[in-house]
Amino acid sequence: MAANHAHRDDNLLEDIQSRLDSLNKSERKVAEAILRDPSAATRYSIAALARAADVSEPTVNRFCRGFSATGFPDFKIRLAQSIATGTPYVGQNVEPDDTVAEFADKIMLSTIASLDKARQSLDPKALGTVIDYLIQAKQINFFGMGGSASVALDAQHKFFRFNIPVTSYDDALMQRMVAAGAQVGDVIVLISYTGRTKEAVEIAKVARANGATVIGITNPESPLAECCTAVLGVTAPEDTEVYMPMSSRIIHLTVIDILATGVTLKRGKDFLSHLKKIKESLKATRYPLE
Amino acid sequence: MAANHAHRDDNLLEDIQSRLDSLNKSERKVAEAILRDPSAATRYSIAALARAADVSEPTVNRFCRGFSATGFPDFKIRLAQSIATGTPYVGQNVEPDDTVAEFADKIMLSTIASLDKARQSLDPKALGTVIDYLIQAKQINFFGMGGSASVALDAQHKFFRFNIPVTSYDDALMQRMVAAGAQVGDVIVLISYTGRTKEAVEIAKVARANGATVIGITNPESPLAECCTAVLGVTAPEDTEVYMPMSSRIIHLTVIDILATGVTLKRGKDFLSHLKKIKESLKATRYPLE
DNA sequence: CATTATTTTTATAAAATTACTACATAATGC
DNA sequence: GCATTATGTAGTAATTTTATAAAAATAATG
Repeated sequence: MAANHAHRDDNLLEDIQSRLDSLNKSERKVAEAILRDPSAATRYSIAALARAADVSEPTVNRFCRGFSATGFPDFKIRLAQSIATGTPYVGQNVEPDDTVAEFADKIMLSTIASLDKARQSLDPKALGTVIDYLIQAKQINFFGMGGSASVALDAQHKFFRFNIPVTSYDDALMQRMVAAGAQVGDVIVLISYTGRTKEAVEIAKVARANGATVIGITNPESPLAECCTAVLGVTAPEDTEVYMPMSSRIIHLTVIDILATGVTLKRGKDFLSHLKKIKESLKATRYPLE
Repeated sequence: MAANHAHRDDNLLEDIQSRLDSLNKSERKVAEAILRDPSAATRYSIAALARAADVSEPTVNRFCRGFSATGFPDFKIRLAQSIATGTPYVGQNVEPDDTVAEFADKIMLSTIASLDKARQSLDPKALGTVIDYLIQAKQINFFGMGGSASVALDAQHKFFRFNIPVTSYDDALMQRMVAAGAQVGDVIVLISYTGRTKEAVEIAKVARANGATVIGITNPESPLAECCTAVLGVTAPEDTEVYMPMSSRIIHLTVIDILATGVTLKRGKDFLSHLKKIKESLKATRYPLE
């Protein structure tokens, strides 16, 4: 797997800004020259920047080293990244007087950020285990309540293509009934944001008591996680910000995507033709691509 | 809007990826060496990269010029920006013999990439218009079929909190009935991946004929888009890769998030207390945070 | 308070690294 | 086999870095 790009919140530009006061005369001149037009600075040579700041070249070099760069070229690279990262909204919350463009961008970026976080924290081993369970399943049931109902529905829709009996339920009563009638070989996937919904925990216990495999897509540190056969942990960020939508649904959906893909891959080629057939059968209902 | 730097969607990395086939032997070696570890490439000197790609230095230089850089240093800067822009390894498809960790990562990254693409292409003006329509709505109906059913359901769940009559339907018959009975002041949001589902197009026409506002969250170049009052365009990436899940659902969900947030913001403070009450009322059904 | 010692800051110039150009050779296609 | 394109070699130009010296600032002493 390709090595990961580590830096994310490098923000060199912000760094320069904040350290402006603690710099000496010449170095401040350099800082000011850079801040005056940061993207132009990335195109300058050390000589050009020295001229623009009215200092000598080694001063610029020392300045760069001061910001823990190995030298001027390295500094320029970091500066370029800092500018491109220049999405100042990461981590910023939606404010009541944001313009549409602003809050749309903030929501998009925070969604992206939480997906990236999930990417790093998801345990491939647990994923593998869950995929194995799903392949062996005689029947799969996706349970989600409230905001997770749509995730369960989506999962049903995706797994329906696999020719396995699959259902999804969004009300506790039906879930409890299915759990009560579950057997060895059945898989129940519980999708819950907090993992602290009482009903969900009880349903998980009932299902396990009957020998069913219970998989939780939920907060790993939660009562629900403790009574599952296997858990796919999606750490829930705090739900404090009123205006910020919860991005957990989206992470859950992506986890479903991964599971579905895993099942497809493990099932092998002959199964692929089955998938293609389904795709074909849908074409009749559509306008042609012109 | 905060002085956002002319976000030229340079995406050099994507460029390199896509032009991989049209390169000659040596230049492809360079491209592959860069794609193998792009962030490392930003730290290389031209000599180091030449060695890594097993070609000569001028070849690297020519390669850089081929991507309209003035030279190697300029190329490195652009590469650094492209990496920081947060569109990491795109275009890497899931292969049948990927490990779980590998394909999980690929799916996550491609989802992130398509979200970022959507971020850049979404039209804030259209968003604003749609938000205004939603605020004025007497009733909102979310229609989604097949894979979009879960998105519609999610939207219903979100907008339910706004105290507006809101419904969602996933079967064409019910949708058609609602459309037939629609009135001026009603808003119908049609969610469709391709925008070429015959049923959806007809339903849109019926609803508009009755004076309802029809909003499409769909492919902007589609029959459906043409008969809507307002369109939020989400350009659909090709559905050619068998193993790659469609990320459009996730983009659609995020668009719903943005719309819901927009409605909340425009509704103002007094409305906020209403939202808080709903959140409170949910706590009783949960285990405490210990 | 002036003067000198010490430290810090800054610049000059030389050394080293890095990138580029011109040209030659090899490979490819007609 | 000739024309064209592709690639590499070697030398040159450029840029950056280091070493070192001068200047400025600060502190210390008479």
